[in-house]
Amino acid sequence: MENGYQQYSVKQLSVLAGVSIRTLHHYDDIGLLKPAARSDKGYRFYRREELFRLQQIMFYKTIGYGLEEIKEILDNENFDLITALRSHKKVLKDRAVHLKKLMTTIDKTINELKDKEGMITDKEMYEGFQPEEVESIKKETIERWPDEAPQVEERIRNMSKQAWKETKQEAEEINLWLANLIHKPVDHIDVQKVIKLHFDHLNKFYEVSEERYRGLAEMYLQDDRFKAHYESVKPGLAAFLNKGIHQFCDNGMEVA
Amino acid sequence: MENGYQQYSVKQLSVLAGVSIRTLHHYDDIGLLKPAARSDKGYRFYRREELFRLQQIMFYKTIGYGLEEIKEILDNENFDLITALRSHKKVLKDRAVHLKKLMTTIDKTINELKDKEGMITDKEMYEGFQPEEVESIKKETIERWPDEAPQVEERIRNMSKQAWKETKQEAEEINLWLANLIHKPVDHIDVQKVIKLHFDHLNKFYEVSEERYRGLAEMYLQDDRFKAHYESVKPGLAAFLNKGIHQFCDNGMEVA
DNA sequence: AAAGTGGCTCACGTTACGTGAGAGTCAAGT
DNA sequence: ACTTGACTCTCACGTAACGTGAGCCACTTT
Repeated sequence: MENGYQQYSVKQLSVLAGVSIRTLHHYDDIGLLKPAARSDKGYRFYRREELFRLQQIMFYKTIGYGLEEIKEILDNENFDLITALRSHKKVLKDRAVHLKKLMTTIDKTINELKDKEGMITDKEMYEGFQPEEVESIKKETIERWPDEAPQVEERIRNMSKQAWKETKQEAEEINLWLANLIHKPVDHIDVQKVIKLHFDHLNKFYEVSEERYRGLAEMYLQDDRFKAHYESVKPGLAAFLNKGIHQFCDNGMEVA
Repeated sequence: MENGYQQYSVKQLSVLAGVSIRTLHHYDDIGLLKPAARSDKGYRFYRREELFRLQQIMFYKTIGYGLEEIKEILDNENFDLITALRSHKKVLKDRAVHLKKLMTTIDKTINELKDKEGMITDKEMYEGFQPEEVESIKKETIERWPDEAPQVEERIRNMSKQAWKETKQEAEEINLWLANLIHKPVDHIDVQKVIKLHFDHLNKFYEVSEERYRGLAEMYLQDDRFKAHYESVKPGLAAFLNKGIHQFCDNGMEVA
């Protein structure tokens, strides 16, 4: 208030951010975005901090999260703004790449229609429509463990939409939590708790033995794509996760 | 049936396309995607033609259309599959570019948080979140007719979400209809009717005089971006629209 | 016949607002 | 002080696109 920050009414903020006034009311009602202040007549006023939070809400919405999920993420004590922004950027990058796949499907379909048949299979007609996470998990699993592919496919297919969303959110949160705990030793109980979550998370897709989990930890460091993935969330995260996993395995696959 | 095309049950199609069985039932109920056949026990069966239609539905959904809108588009006698696919591709290209804008907003926000203030304005915090059509219309109008900018901004802001969607759909349809009529002379009544729609469409944003409409027609040919836009929908469309507009103006801004 | 998988219709519930209504608030102009 | 225009509040019904569960039938394999 004394620092000269501007404050906004609902009308002003709705124009600034491109959201409706009804949306701002709704977000206040559900505790997702509380105004900085209310006048004695009930007017809502928002300041810079709320602007950052609204931006985060809008990023998470763009990526596909529901409002309740967003609230849980933002209210988590481990939430860190810069880390979250980096994560969003990575997701948007994936999405841009993913759009290429849809465009390829278009090209193939046009060729099919112009040159008449044989240019696209029935299955290829829908390539690119599934969320990029689904496709990337399928692809990576098939590459790494071809034996597991049918199991993974089956599990993914049988997941309800809601279960899938929760799983996706969990993966996101695990990364963020690890990023925020990176300054702690890997045997710290908080770190190990998150590693356990990571382990359980993977087990949703296939059975993960200790041997396989350790192998995965090494792959996080050795495989350029995995390493880039974790480093883009937070520099040093791949090595941190690698050590955390080995520690978890040393503890007998439990939180000591 | 005699041509060897495979047919699919709801389960098979849901797996193939990645949509739920409930969705297929729903689309049948609302007449959006009717099965090719029903058994005497009520089982639904889909063939190749339905696969193409479902693909279209999924493209339009991805782009942001509602189901009722999609139905109207697909059921229109002027609907052409290849033209529609080209149009989708263009929209997806725009979207990929648009994602870059969101990523720029992320970079700016991170800089703001790390270097502390002055790196991003309140307004810039939300750049990239508005639909790309809204932003491109604003941008183009400001570049072409700075005097009109406040008027356009005001009209766009006051449009309801529904009105905006209808306007967006109309722009899309006008392009598709023109593309499908491109083999007709520009003075044909069908062509002129669509030009009238085009004229009325523009008037939703600002007052368009004959002089200005003719100027716009020239710009569609001279401006690389506009020309590329229309050519990507259908080769030759920019010139066709140019001539059609001049003809419309010659007819006193009416359909003769 | 039993089991497993799949199909049908019916219908309530969900998420995130959009929309309209009625009434109060604020600031500028007369 | 009054009027006007823009803005704010709360309340509440309605919407789009399914998700989910239920009860019962259909088909194939053992």
